[in-house]
Amino acid sequence: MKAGGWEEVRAEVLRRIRARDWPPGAVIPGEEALAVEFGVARATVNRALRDLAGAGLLERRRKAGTRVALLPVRRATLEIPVIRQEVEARGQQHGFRLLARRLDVPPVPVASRLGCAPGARMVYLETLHLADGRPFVHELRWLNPGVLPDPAPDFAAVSVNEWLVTHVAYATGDITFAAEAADAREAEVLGIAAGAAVFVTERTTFATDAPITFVRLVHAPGYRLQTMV
Amino acid sequence: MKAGGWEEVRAEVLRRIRARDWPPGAVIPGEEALAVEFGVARATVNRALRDLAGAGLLERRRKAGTRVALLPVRRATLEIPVIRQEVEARGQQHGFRLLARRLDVPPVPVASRLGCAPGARMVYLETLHLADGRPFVHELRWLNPGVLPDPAPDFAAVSVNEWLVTHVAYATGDITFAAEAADAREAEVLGIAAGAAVFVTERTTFATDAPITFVRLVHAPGYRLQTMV
DNA sequence: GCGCTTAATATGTCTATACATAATAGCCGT
DNA sequence: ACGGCTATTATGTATAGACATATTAAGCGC
Repeated sequence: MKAGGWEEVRAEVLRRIRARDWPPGAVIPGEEALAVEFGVARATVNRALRDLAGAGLLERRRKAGTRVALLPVRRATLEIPVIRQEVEARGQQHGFRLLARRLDVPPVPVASRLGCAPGARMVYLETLHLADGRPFVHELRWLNPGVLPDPAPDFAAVSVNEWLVTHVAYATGDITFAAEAADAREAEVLGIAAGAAVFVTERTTFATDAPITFVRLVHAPGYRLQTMV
Repeated sequence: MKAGGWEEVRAEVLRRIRARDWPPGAVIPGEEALAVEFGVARATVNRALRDLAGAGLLERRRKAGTRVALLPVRRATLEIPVIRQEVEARGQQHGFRLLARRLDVPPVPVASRLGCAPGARMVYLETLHLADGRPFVHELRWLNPGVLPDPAPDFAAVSVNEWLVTHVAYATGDITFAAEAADAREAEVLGIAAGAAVFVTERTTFATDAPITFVRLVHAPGYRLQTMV
């Protein structure tokens, strides 16, 4: 073991974890010690260990040291592109139709997930995204009117989806994926049989202080979410 | 704008992107210039910009400089725990039953995804995972026999799932998620109606040289994959 | 033994400097 | 104009040294 590069250090540490030289739960040598052993600077070891911690293979705490995770939790990064981009990446042409746009009181589950006052009115938007003219995704969205500028954007020209990611900052959010049976409306809009298995994505996003939006995406059958590790 | 910390630099750069001081597609000032402006070392700016690039908001190329991504691609990190852990995290008790274990020739789609010779035999394993005694996930797996040690592990005692993550190194892999209608066998094993919408995860993993395993996880209805951003 | 304060320690981060590397832009000969 | 070589340049990474911070472990009074 010799010449540097934090990736080499990472590779060697990874090898030792896999080889069980350092079994799960064990505390591994400190950065200083490893730096001496590998003949690199401490910062280089730090970079390597931080990376492995980020991947879920190590757990690090100040003073307590670095230990091998008991059960390695694999972390994969998911890319969440704008829908237009997703369609175009498949070599198809994107289009969309704004089906509804009104001010309304969101149903209780949505209001509670967004943490907004019961009875408060929000912007309701319903969009159907098309790939080569065929239904691709049914988008149902509740939007905090506070984030819209005074001359409100024309969501018939630019999809809400796209307008939001390029114009609104957000701090946190959560996403859930599930398989559901399409209800009557979704089936009709997407042109499929009611009860068919559909892939559903639900996202809630917040700014530091206020809720921004809740969106439910119902994908046409055949949709696959894919990622590499 | 003053005192340091790469997170402060990141926050300010993020603000400028959002405020469109630096519009999408624009090249932003070099690290050196930003370091001077913020009164920090170049390494600190580098850390901040690398982080934003990792989040998909910036695109960086040597010599060409750093530019704001045209369409920001959101990146979320998914945690892929071992099934036992997943069940226990819900406060339920994990159990499993090994339904089948034999040496067999995988069907063509599986063989081609794993890139192994047609006609080559692999270990076929079928497992039903239980949460509090009720069906949770149906696991169907094709495993390269080459990765098993000579006295093969007892997969009736330790689930394949768990044995693999703790004993086998892997280099790359891919994961897909989809919604499907349960077929007859899956429905029977999971105790649900045939045709019900189920959440399906398929994973293929490879070592540097050889394929390791292909696994198909069919989750009982109600399953949700969740992540925070 | 128990609770509080204090010292020790591993990781987290910053700085300044240096060299490596990739990719562009300019130059040059034909 | 064109193709290919070279210089330039922004990012990528490494290093040694320093200080910050979170936590644990030790020490102390009761």
